[in-house]
Amino acid sequence: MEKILVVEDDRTVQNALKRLFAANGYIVEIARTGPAGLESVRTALPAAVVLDLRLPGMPGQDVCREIKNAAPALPVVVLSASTDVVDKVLLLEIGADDYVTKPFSPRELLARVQASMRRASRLAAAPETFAFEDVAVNFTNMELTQSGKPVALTAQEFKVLRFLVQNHDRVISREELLNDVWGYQNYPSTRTVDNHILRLRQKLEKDPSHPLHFKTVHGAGYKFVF
Amino acid sequence: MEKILVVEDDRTVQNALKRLFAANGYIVEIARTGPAGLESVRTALPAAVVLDLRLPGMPGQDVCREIKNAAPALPVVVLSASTDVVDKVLLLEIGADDYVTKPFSPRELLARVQASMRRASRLAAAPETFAFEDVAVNFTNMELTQSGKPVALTAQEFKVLRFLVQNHDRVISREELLNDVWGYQNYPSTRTVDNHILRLRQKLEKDPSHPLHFKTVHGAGYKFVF
DNA sequence: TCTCAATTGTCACTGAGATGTCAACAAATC
DNA sequence: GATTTGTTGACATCTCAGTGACAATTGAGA
Repeated sequence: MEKILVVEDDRTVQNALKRLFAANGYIVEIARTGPAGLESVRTALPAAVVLDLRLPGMPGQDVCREIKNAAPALPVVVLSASTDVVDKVLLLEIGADDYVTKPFSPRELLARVQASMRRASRLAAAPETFAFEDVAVNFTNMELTQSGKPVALTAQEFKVLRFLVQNHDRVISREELLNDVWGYQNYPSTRTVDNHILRLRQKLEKDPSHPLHFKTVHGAGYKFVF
Repeated sequence: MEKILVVEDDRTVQNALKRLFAANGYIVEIARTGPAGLESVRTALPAAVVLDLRLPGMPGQDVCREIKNAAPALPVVVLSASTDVVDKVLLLEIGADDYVTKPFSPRELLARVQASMRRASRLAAAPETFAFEDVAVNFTNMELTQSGKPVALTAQEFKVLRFLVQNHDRVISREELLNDVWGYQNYPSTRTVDNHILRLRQKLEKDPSHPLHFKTVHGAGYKFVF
């Protein structure tokens, strides 16, 4: 049973979030101030944090930085008022994993929190190297060789490959790939996914027009097999 | 006995819905305003909500959001006037599961409410693998083998098979299949269902003309047994 | 048992939608 | 500012779901 820490001073929002997460099988921990939130991160060991940027006393940005400082792998989803300027650079800088603007749809928040937890748990259990056919990948230093010869992949190509490898044999829809590889900040069209698959095929398949590893599942998505 | 909450201020529509659902074996709970509806969600614990978007006082959209806030798994079917712009994005945003435009056919409304309830109850447990006779299916990988040999199914065939498997031993009408497998976006003719059953039989039955698993129930629909 | 209407089985065809592919453009990086 | 990378749009290609026609079957009533 996973625990979610909500750092929020408004009672109404507090209760709404408590109900939302509790109804979906999570244990909810509430903190009303930044320092209390930091304390809870240490003591309650949550699986994710939902953090309101508008907090009395300590600014939410600083709270986020401190959390990421103490637990870099812990996903933090930020709540910001729609009147606030949503500054992607700021979010990146303070280390937030995702954000939702108020008024938010509970489903959306839930989806983003769950997605960020999935990303985090995958990162934790991610193998650092992988090999199939004559290809050897090292995700840590982002190096890939085929028959011993180095092949250059871009950062995005590595991300896609990593996700496919981690979910080998499973059919992945384009939407799932976009959600988990690209995240919610920038959400390109599904055509983009096709292109990245195309490039992986061109670089790694013996015969790109008859792929052995990067399979198309018509009407459903893609599947990596090895 | 399942309970359906109707949030609607117009007496005429109220009574019509009450009769419709009562005649089909449901208990009907009526609320005339948004806040009353929210209260009923908490106290009456309905299995589904039929919500008119045009309500006095609180806008229906907000009511829907609040309901989904309090009970994310509770299916909500929205009624909207035909003059309203039916905005799918809006519906998604407020978390509605389905919608019907006024004037609506009682049968259609009933079908959609029932379909959304079935979806909700099925969300809990959906097995990822299944086996019968010498056939083994994996719905995650979208792979199927018969006597160890792989058999290719299309995405749609997988969907139909999955639904039949999940409802094994039950007679499924063509309408029910169309509602649950095809959804309400595109609603083809019942002939289409026959065709998919035909293809499943041709691919999976030893003798397609004497099916052992995909049974026809004359005058009623189909039934999957194993 | 026979007849007949309704239901279902079956097949080939087709158009909509899904995917592959490339080139041009935009954005990021150096 | 040059180069690399990511994304989009356009177009070609392909797949398959859906349709309609007709045959076969079923079941009710004569």
